[in-house]
Amino acid sequence: MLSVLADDQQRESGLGRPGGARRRATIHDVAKLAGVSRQTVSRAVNDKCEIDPGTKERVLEAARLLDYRPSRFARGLVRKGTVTAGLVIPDLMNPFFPEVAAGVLEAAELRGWQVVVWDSRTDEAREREALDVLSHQADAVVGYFRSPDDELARHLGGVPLVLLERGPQHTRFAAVGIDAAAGVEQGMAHLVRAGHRRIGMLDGVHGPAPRRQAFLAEARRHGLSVDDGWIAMCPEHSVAGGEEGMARLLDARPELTAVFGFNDLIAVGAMRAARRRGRRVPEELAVLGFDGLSLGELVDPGLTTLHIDKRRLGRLAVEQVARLRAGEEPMNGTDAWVIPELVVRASA
Amino acid sequence: MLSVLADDQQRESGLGRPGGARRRATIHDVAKLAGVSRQTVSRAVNDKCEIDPGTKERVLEAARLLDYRPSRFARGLVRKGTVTAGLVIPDLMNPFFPEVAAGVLEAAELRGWQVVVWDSRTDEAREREALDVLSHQADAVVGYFRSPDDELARHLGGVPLVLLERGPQHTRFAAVGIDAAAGVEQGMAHLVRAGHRRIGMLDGVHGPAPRRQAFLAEARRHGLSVDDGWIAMCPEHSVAGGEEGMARLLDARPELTAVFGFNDLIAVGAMRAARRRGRRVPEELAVLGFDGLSLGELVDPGLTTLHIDKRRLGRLAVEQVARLRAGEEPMNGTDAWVIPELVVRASA
DNA sequence: TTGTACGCGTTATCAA
DNA sequence: TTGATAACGCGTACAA
Repeated sequence: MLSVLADDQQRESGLGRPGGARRRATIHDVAKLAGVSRQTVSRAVNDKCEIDPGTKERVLEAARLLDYRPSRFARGLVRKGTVTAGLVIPDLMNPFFPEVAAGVLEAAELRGWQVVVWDSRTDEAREREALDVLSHQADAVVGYFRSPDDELARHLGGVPLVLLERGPQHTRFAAVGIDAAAGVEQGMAHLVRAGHRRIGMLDGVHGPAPRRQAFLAEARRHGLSVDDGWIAMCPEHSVAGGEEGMARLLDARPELTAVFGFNDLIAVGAMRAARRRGRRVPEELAVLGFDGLSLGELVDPGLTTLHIDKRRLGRLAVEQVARLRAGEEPMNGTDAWVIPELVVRASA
Repeated sequence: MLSVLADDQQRESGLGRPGGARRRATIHDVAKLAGVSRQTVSRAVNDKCEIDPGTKERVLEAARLLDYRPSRFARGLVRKGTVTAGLVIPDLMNPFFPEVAAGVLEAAELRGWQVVVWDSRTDEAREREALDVLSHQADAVVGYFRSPDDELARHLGGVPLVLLERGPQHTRFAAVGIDAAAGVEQGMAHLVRAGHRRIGMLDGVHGPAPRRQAFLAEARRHGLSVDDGWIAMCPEHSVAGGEEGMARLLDARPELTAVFGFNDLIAVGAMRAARRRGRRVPEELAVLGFDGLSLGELVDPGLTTLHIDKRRLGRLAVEQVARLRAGEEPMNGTDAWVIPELVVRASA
């Protein structure tokens, strides 16, 4: 008891020190000021009923005076149940990802979870930093990662991870993804149906390989004489990246009549680059996107694209996390896959 | 490799236990299993040097077996310094806000802070819920709020708050904002310079009033015979909302030759609605936006707009939080204001 | 190199 | 209605 008092007096003197940021008040400080026990303070602050209205008011007044706020750590220690998920997003400027994030936030809120967000900017080093932090501060992580499984595991320290847009064959972690093959199939069928035979693709660097592979497979299936030479890499998944890739593709394959974009931003860039070179869209060059951003309705001509339910993707990811946490088997196959849906507008 | 297998098997067997979810392993459990003291476990897990490599390996193996992860609460309790900020965003589908969020995330990361994000969907009830949670789980909150100061304070419980886009005259909290008047002044000058006299405005519901007020003030200053009747409300801050508002405005004021949008999304909606009514943009109707979304470069004609440095807005907000936390006076006036900059494209 | 003992801030249990 | 005491899980002097 005495030692506690001495301790407090020491604190007090530290408090008065001018210029230094002073220590945050604890429940103990409030108790002392109000002349009650810590327990009573706890009751007052947490709105318990077993407390005299008068003392409660006195305690709250003291708390206000000291700017007291309960420590979330001490509270979390004793009250189980606060769940925090980490969300790692590669590019907040691409409207695709905020929409996925919205799905994650929505599902997390429904479960009473919190979400701390990191922007990795498609940088592997930043991915690792994010994991280093989140593995300590979050109960689970979901996000987009380029790093291989082993690298992820190394920075994960056993925290459950749900990968976005990685097929189960490409990772040993739980994942939710997009059925790229189904999407590309619809898209290619649409182009071929319209009479196109000389179809190129604008691939994204560090993008999931399935889209490229599906493109080549579909081209073969339709008997097109299309190979790697018909695929141009875009340096980034943006409109500018699409413009750059398209310029290169048009140089390499001027006979091109249609182009399949890795995503909508790239496709929009392709439209712009094509037009800058004097090619009319869609009359002289058809452009097909992938994502279904609302941006696609706004450009002229409207972008034909494979629409993805991005919010659902986010919600599914949260559901996977929940399964992992419950010790259940994560969803697999089509349950964890979102199927793209062709939306035909004017561009193709 | 072997250890991973063992780990999985352990999970499997734990799964079979009919009792349900078992308690998470603590440092104590690991110590017991490894036959050492908790202290040694701590050293092994935290990579301290004063430990024998052999015992360290044994401890880590035990930790892996039990799927042990240190409690972030217990850790936070003893190791001070983890700062968590709450970020409340009204609409993740509007590209404006992800960009602000990117600025917040960027600045927060630089300081080693984490950010937990909430999507309030411009709903006051959801704002309050967000505050109720964040006031317990975050060390400070920044965000967009429609609720009045008193309401915010009630749900804040003393947590520092930084308001986004509220002038200091409209709140007693710290804030960072946009100099709407300066923006509107540039925009109106541009339109008047181009010969427009019959200028309307598409205002957003629950949007900051300054834009509307500045619009009316500038109209007066330029001697335009423009009043409230020239302002149409958009039911939401989206393209669709802009279309709806524009339709109403054209009904009310068919003689309109230019329109000022509350934001870029609304302006784009206005362009679409105008064209649907057979008005060519910009020849028969000039359209001016506010925000400077990259979307504006993509539409046709390109959107003339008042560009805002959204990332900077986010960074400033974090800086305000830092000042609040340090007990300093928050920035005030122009230091905490972002000034819009006119970007002329084809639409006006 | 390893272990003991204590403190971190809060809530829960039980006794007064 | 109130208060003493014991967890909660972890880090860290300090002692062994």
